[in-house]
Amino acid sequence: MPLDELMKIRRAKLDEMYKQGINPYGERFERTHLAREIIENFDQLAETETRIAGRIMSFRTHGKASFADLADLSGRIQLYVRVDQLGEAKYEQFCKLDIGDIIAVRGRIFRTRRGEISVEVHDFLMMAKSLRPLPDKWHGLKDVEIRYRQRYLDLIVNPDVREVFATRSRVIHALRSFLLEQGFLEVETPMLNVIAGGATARPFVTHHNVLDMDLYLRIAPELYLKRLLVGGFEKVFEIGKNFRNEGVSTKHNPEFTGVEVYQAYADAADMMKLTEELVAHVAREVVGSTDVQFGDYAISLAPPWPRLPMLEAVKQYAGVDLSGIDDAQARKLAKDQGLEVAPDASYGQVLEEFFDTYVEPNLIQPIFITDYPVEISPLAKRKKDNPQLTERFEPFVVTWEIGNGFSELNDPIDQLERFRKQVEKRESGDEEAHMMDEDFITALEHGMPPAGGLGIGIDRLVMLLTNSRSIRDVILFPHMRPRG
RNA sequence: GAGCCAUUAGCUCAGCAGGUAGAGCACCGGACUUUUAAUCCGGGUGUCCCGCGUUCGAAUCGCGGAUGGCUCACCA
Repeated sequence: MPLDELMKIRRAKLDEMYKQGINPYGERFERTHLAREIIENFDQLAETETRIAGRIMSFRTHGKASFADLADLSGRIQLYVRVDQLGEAKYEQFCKLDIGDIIAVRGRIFRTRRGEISVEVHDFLMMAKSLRPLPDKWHGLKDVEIRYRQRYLDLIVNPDVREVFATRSRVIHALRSFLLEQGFLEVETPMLNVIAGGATARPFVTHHNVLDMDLYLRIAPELYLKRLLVGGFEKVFEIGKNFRNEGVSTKHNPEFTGVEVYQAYADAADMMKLTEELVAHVAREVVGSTDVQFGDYAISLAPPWPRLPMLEAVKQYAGVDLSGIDDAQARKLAKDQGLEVAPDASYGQVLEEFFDTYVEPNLIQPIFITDYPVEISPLAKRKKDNPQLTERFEPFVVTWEIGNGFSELNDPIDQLERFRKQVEKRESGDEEAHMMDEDFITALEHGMPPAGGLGIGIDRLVMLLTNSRSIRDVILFPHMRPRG
């Protein structure tokens, strides 16, 4: 039946309600129980009176007695209605209800002959009339486009989806309380930036009308958080959105949620420890174990995770030793292996290319890759024994990079030099290279304590803990093009 | 941004040697006072994603477009 006809029928029922003096859009209702509470505590609650509310999910009418399923946030419970309890008029009203209507019920808790815990309806009130049909009660909603665009339908009809987002909430809660307990201070820094820094990514541009100036949506909070280290906040973190004007994929949404953590007088090694403890803590709190199943993989998140220097990893997986060579030699090795790199690619970029191609696809169990080349790590402290490399690490699980951390560069002169290199790249067309942030240099010139910093991609962490293959399945309203 | 695939009733899906569209659920009417994917009887149905073309005839074939999915590229 076409949608407009289905809607007409419901509109007619709505009009009928008004005619009978019923308000189809009800008000405050005090519930005594949730569906799940009734089911879990049936032994104590049997034969008592309850007040519940929720959405009607299905009907089974039997003439003078009928059944319906009512769903609230906790789950579903069966309603039982009989004409000799409700009276003819009210019973008729009940039978005219539609799947999707939201009602409040007063009734008696009992168990049916078939053993189903139910509520015998003694009275009910309209909370909201539904004017549109719900998706199929048995098959649910499968059309992914509708699931994302009209997420509320997905949530009504597919209970496991609701569970994923409840888990997401618990992940963020666990993460936040873990950091707070360790004495970190939660802060908020600007999303509207004059300079988009702290990561290599293309930013979104927006415009401030009154000031008549373009602003960037932040790509990372890093440079603000480090200004706070200068200011004397020695342990800070921020949970929030970052915006990157780049491709959309199963692992990338234009806006995504991250946590960044900074700790004065710590270093990369401390942050690795913090990372593995934090992730293990979250897993324990949220799924009850550090063992999680992701697709075909049984993943153990229990610390400690192995540490593997990037050069070692490339030697191990690609069989190529890139240590102690210059840019030209590196490019030649890449060419020999059939890897495509830019004609002016630096040593660090070549190393990264080797890593991405040969190593990354193999990193299933959690591991820290360490010692990233300086050219691709403009904010990280150099290694004492090898200035080509930095004290930087990235945690990997199921082949995904789930974070990034390092010993923070606190030398303003080196930082300025690194920014200049980035600006050169920018001027030669690399839109992802850093912009010059003189104000940040000024901050460093006042003295920033040595510190460890860490960023974790929360969406990917949630994907891991909910066995979700697409980032869109862990973001309530993922980015979509407007419908044609 | 490129390649491949998908789009048919409110939902889930059939139909595709080209002959003008079907099922289940939902919906409407009827029977039924403990059912649970309730059952039984009866009923209605659509811009077959959009446009252009080929053809006597297009849901079906061709071209262009839209949206989505997957893979690749950039990245977290």
